[in-house]
Amino acid sequence: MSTNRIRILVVEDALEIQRLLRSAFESEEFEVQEASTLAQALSRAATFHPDLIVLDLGLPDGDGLAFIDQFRTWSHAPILILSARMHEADKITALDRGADDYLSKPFSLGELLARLRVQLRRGSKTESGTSPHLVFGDVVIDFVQRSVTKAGQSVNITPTEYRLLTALTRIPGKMMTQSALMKEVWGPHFKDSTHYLRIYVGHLRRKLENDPSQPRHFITETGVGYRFVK
Amino acid sequence: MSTNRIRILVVEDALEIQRLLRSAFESEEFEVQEASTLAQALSRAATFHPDLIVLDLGLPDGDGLAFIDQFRTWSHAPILILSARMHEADKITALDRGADDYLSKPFSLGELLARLRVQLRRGSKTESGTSPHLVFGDVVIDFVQRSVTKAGQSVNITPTEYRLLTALTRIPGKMMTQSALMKEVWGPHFKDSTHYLRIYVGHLRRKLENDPSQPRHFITETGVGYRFVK
DNA sequence: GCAACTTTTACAACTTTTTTTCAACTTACC
DNA sequence: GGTAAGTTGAAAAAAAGTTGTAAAAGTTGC
Repeated sequence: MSTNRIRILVVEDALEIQRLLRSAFESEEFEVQEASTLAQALSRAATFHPDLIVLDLGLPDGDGLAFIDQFRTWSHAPILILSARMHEADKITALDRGADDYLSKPFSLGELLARLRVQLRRGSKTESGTSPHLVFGDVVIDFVQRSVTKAGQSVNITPTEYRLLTALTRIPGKMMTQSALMKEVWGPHFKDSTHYLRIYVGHLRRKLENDPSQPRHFITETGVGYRFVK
Repeated sequence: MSTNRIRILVVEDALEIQRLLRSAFESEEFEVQEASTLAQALSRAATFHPDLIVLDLGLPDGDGLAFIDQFRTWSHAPILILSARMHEADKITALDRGADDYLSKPFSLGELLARLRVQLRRGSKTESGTSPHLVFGDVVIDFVQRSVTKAGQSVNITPTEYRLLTALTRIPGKMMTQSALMKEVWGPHFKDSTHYLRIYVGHLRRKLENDPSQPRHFITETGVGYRFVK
């Protein structure tokens, strides 16, 4: 697990195409691995955990369809077929067996990349790894899912509390003046009703601090404002 | 229950192709509607709630790309492009704008149906899990069959309830705002009739929660929306 | 015309926000 | 170090807003 880059497994026995794809994928910042036989493809897939597979149907040691069958028993990662077979029946069989897209050779690289993006964009929406989490103590905030958990338990955050939490934590360590927070959370008209702030910072501390009377993350700067620290 | 057939909207101005597609889709037991202009397509899409759209890019009153842009603001239903344009650049643009597949005319009907099945089964893939079912508690949802069981007993889900269930469960744990749910389930111009939501979330809870008054899976976030958790 | 489904209506229950009150703490000056 | 002025925190009541449920009315498909 060097990085969390997108991983692509290319199953293809023609060397020129392997090279072409590798250079195209690497300039897109994908992590690439190759396999040129059915047996190799299955073992690589098992260890590499690709996010997407580009599969040539014509492998030397067997039919690419067999790979689809095997692979689909344990993964739903998209499979994009790349094949010299032009017949309609081949396409239909492959798609119905579990492939997600089918391109005939010779193919255009631009189209291949576009179809690959189509497959990847649906995976990335559900992938939890892509949403940026803010972590401090035993609290985890997921701004994409709009969820907050403390010690694994989900914590209910009201709309006003959530706006304040967002404003305070946007830049960890930065001092936020009371009037800046008021303007952002309640609107410019309320900038002097700073007692709201005390009440709602109190709520956040009660919900998220281990000892709300000794806050370690939502720090008061008397006379000025509040500071969030991880 | 029988009204729960898969719905397909065909956006196409050539009458012969409209007829060809209608007869092909109807023999697959799909429910079909047609539109032959951009304006018609948008209003039909809003009221018909299609599960999939077959879209010809060359419409008399505007570019099919404009349809994609509009439609994608409120629905995730797959769009399959059918186009006389052969150029690579057209394909890439359409796919990157939000289309899910692209077939050039003249097309083979068998391939079109196979690609359509690929798109429809994708709706069933929930997260990265390998099962085509979504399971939580003693409830099992089969998105391919469009059936729901609780404790082994089959549960009747109406079409509206099913669309809401799909929208809510697409990304488990994610907060779905009321207006996003309204747009996806009832259509873009119902975004403020949020009381429908309360009634239908109530239905889902009564049918699927063990204790509907203490929901554990369909969670209310007061003032914001609802969240599905497994 | 019947059955199933969706929309409308009405009201009760509940949650969140605002207001009020008072105690505790901080700071600065004598 | 003590005290007063200013600032902050906690609790709880009041007000405003939101949600849940039931049931009647309207629609649609068979």
